[in-house]
Amino acid sequence: MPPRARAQASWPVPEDTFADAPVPPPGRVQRASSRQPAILDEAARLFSRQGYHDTSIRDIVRASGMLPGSLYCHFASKEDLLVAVYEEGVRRMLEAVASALAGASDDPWQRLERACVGHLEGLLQGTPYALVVIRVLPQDVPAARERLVELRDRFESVFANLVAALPLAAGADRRMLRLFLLGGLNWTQFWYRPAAPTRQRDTPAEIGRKMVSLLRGAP
Amino acid sequence: MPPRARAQASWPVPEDTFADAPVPPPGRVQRASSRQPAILDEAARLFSRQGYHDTSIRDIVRASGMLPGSLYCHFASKEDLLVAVYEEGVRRMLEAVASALAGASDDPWQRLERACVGHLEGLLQGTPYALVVIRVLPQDVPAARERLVELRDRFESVFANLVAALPLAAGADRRMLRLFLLGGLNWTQFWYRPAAPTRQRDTPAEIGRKMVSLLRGAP
Amino acid sequence: MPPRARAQASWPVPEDTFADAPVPPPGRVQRASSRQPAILDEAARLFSRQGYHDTSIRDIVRASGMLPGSLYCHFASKEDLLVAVYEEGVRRMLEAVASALAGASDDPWQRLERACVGHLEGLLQGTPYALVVIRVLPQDVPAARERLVELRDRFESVFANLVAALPLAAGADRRMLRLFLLGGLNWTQFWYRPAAPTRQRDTPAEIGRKMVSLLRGAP
Amino acid sequence: MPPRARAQASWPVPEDTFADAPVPPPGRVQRASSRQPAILDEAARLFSRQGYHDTSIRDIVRASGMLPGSLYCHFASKEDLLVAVYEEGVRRMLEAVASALAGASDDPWQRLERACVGHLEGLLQGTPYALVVIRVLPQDVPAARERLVELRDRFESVFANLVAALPLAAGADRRMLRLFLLGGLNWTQFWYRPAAPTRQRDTPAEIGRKMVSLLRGAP
DNA sequence: AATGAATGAGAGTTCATTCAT
DNA sequence: TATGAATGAACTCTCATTCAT
Repeated sequence: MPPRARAQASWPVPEDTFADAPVPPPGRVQRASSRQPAILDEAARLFSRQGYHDTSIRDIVRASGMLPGSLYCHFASKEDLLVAVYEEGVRRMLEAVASALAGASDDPWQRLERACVGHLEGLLQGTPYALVVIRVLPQDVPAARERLVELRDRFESVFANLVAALPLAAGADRRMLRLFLLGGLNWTQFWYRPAAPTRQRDTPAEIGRKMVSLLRGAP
Repeated sequence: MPPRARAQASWPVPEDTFADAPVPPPGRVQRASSRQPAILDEAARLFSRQGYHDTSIRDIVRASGMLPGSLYCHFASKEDLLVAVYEEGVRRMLEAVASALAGASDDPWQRLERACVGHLEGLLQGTPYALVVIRVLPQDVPAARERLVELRDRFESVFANLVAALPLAAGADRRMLRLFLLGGLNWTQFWYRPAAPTRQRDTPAEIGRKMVSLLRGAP
Repeated sequence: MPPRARAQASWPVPEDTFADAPVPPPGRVQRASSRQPAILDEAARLFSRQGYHDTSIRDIVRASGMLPGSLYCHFASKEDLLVAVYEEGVRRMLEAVASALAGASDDPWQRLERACVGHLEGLLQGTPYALVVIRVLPQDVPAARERLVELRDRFESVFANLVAALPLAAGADRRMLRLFLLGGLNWTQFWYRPAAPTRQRDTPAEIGRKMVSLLRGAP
Repeated sequence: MPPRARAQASWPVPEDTFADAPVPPPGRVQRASSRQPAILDEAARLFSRQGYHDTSIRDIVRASGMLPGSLYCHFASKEDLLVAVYEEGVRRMLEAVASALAGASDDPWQRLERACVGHLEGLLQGTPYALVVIRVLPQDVPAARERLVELRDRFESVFANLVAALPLAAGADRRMLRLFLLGGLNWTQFWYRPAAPTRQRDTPAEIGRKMVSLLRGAP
């Protein structure tokens, strides 16, 4: 991050949005003949559908035609596997938001809206990885809790930056706004159902726009 | 609920708030010598702390000095036990909101705020029962999912009524507002930490007021 | 143990032999219909033959027609099962020595010889319980090591008392004599093979007599 | 061993001590770049500390930075590895006794004492190889039992010769004396703890001297 | 209402070993 | 000589549940 003059800005300039959450490298090196990615994919799929506890190692490897023990060539434990899925999930979520922000204007509200739309689209329509991050709560897996919390925080810091940039009245509780917004966004997984494709209401994009608009208080 | 004239009201009058969610009777009859309440209490305590899957029947009965098999004199299955805790949890949540609304003015925003404050106080400071309803997701227990969803809906309908009463612009998406609000409220369990008692910020009451105020858009 | 005058005795009187190792009560209460004793017997049999690590829970319960999980109604873990076998083994060893000493003269060397004979007979010809105590070394099962060592010590203290009673020259290293003797006795398990019954040589009794006689140095 | 005149000797002359146990060649040829010795060392270290069953192939190769499969370039199986350690252990034990006997007088009791001291010093203070031979029992590894027994016997035959040379009364049970002595010596591993260096009691040398002196019955 | 024993299925994990590269 | 992936079997243990007493 090159040091630049931004004295005049009353809020952090857009480029700082990901200051605390750099998109991590693409993760584990993938050796050509490894079935590791397949395992990871299947784990993400099942964790997002059935949760962590209702998914067994045997379930996960079945899709690859492997045996339970073989999983341990790639992951030291079921918890480590979850962490790996989480890592990939956060990576994709950050990517989704980043690409939603690409080419956005400098208007903070519009940037926030784009980020929310990007996030929701990734969450509700994208790969299961992102869903795992929202659905499997750190407290559900005590042994991995700290690592999961850290990963979640890395994602949330993006929104902290976006909210910090909003032109709010002095004394506004930006932290509460952020927590409220993220709660609303993340809770969608529990009620969102893909609607008929022609319907314009309640697409992830529409949900994101409406939530930001509710916070903005604009007519 | 007797039908009454309310023609002039542009939104449902307060008395209808609980139209779809009558406060249920105090639940199962308590026999003097029964250890059933103790079991229920312990289950609520553990489910709210460790979640459903990490709590075993053994854990639950241990507090009563019973043996695992004995639980089945009171509940047909672990799922039924969860449902019973859920029922009691919803009952208490409804009660908390009802008593928060008692003596409230007719102002819909103020009523909504009071309900949110009551809900959050019950959730974050009250008995573990309410926490179970928010923390244990219906999808975590497929076999009981429908019953749990129904119980949750019964509670949410209160907020549906309160939101329906808000004087919003025509065309406002009241459903989205409700889902957003409930998401924000329920998500608090994941980040709320009891603060130092003297601190005014971030008490459940303060959180509730701020969230409603953010939605209201009023300064 | 009533306080008695024994001022004149130059060594502890026989009654003190078990001072530090009272025969423990018969152990766990046996409920009529329980298969627990059968499990314990089978565990002792297999541990003494195959050792601890080469004996699986499945092996043990198979003899009772039970399933592996059922064992855990009676013992919390495989290690606890071993400790229970150990306890019974030590109990029987103490009993064997005690009954060998019953009616013995007051001559310390004769008493020691009788104890050795009793011990060896119990070890080499008796139930497998005693053999487990000698064969399964505490260090083989780190998680149970301390408890096993304590049980062994309880048994060895009997010999400490018997050795303490020997009329040895001043300055004799009684501790070394005891450790040497116990080493010799316990090592028999590794070379002893039941001989033809008519043969007088190398019965456990003969082995015990010879070892004590070697130590005594008398012709 | 060339036949030589020893008609006058009433017991085998010292030169025959190793008659049945020639010091074997230094074992496997060491190729310069081979990691085989490192594997063997680590195996000896771990087997002597944790026993055979609690030591995994993974544990052993870890020290060399290798992977489990690589071990099989050097040893056909875990049991073969144990046998190799045993072989080296016996070789070192024989060497220790041989060098203890070098320059000894012809007095059979003194020779026995020297051998015991040499054996105990090798066992309790030396490399882990010797300890493995004593600690890992042949019966612990059924598949390798016969080979292990044979190696042990090779070592014990040295003591058989030394005992055969003792000037004992006619009819003395030399076999029992030998078994007793070896039991006492080998059992030390279970109770010996390195003492403070200044203390003269209970050094391996002192233990060896005392045990032999106990058997000798001399004042 | 409660017990204690047992079930039966399945959990996560370990481990010696194999083998194509 | 060494690797990395995979095997296959076995491991100890957990758990919700049943049932005769």
